[in-house]
Amino acid sequence: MNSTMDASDQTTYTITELAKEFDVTTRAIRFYEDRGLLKPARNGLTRVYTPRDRVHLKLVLRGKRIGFSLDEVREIMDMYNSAPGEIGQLDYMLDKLAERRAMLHRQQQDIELTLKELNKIEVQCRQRLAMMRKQSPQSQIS
Amino acid sequence: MNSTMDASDQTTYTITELAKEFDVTTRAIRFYEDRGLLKPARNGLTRVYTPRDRVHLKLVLRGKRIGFSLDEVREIMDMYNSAPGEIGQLDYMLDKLAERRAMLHRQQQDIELTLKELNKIEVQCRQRLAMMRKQSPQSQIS
DNA sequence: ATGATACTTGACGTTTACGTAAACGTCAAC
DNA sequence: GTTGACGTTTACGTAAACGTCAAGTATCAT
Repeated sequence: MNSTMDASDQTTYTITELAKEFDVTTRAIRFYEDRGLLKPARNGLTRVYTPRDRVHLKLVLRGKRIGFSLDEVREIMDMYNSAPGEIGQLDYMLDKLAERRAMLHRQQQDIELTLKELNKIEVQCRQRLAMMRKQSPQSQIS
Repeated sequence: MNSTMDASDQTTYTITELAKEFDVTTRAIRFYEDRGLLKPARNGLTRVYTPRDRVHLKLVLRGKRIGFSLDEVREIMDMYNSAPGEIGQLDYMLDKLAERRAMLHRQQQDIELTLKELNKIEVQCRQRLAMMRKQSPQSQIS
């Protein structure tokens, strides 16, 4: 009655398994479902997660880490799964994609700048540490 | 009585000038001050911002764009400005710096992955658009 | 059949980051 | 002298993303 190893790929996960694997609470996972980001099957009342659901959760968490709101994450995931019939929809989608890309590029620059500054700070730190350790070789001063 | 051009660098800014330049509300700027991220001088009651204050605001907004909370931004800015006397403090600071860097590196990976997926989605979009425009050369179908 | 354990659905509480409205001061322009 | 633009504080409101009970259901071992 286990789940993570089952010969073929009829693997399924319980909510707590996923929670542990990705280090989030079950509350959070249920919340994502509430917001339309996950649609696990049910065995009676109990939620049953497929590998596909697992990937979806992964995408949600990745999106979160780079600052997307849950609504934005859902928007992106919807893009993936939708086959919109209209040309207008596709144009709109391309616009949205361009937006997102611009955001992400700016974020990359922000991160690079921040990393550089963190490096500067670290250098200063290490210099002070070296100085202090010279002046008082045993331990801390004050 | 202007502010942005003044021969030497005795430049100062009003709150609305900064608000316009960085496209945030004055409310937000005051809020950052409330949380200890800005300390503008005062002319009577009115806030007066130096170029240094402007840089601080810039850092706050950059930090926000990459997902830092205001408290985290302040922590980083405090690192820059503090000359902590104790070795323990410096060690702690180096730990924090390592943490931040790890976070940012992971974020960079997340962004790259997301960009790749956005590209995939875009390719699909364009293929569909091309197909639809062939099938019905005039405009949209339904 | 009886806990123990895991899962479920509400429902209210909390934190963060502001928005919004009230109520007032100040100074230049008309 | 009042109107309007800009500034101030104080205070309450709000959206997002969960946390935290409470109370019930299902299953499994003893």
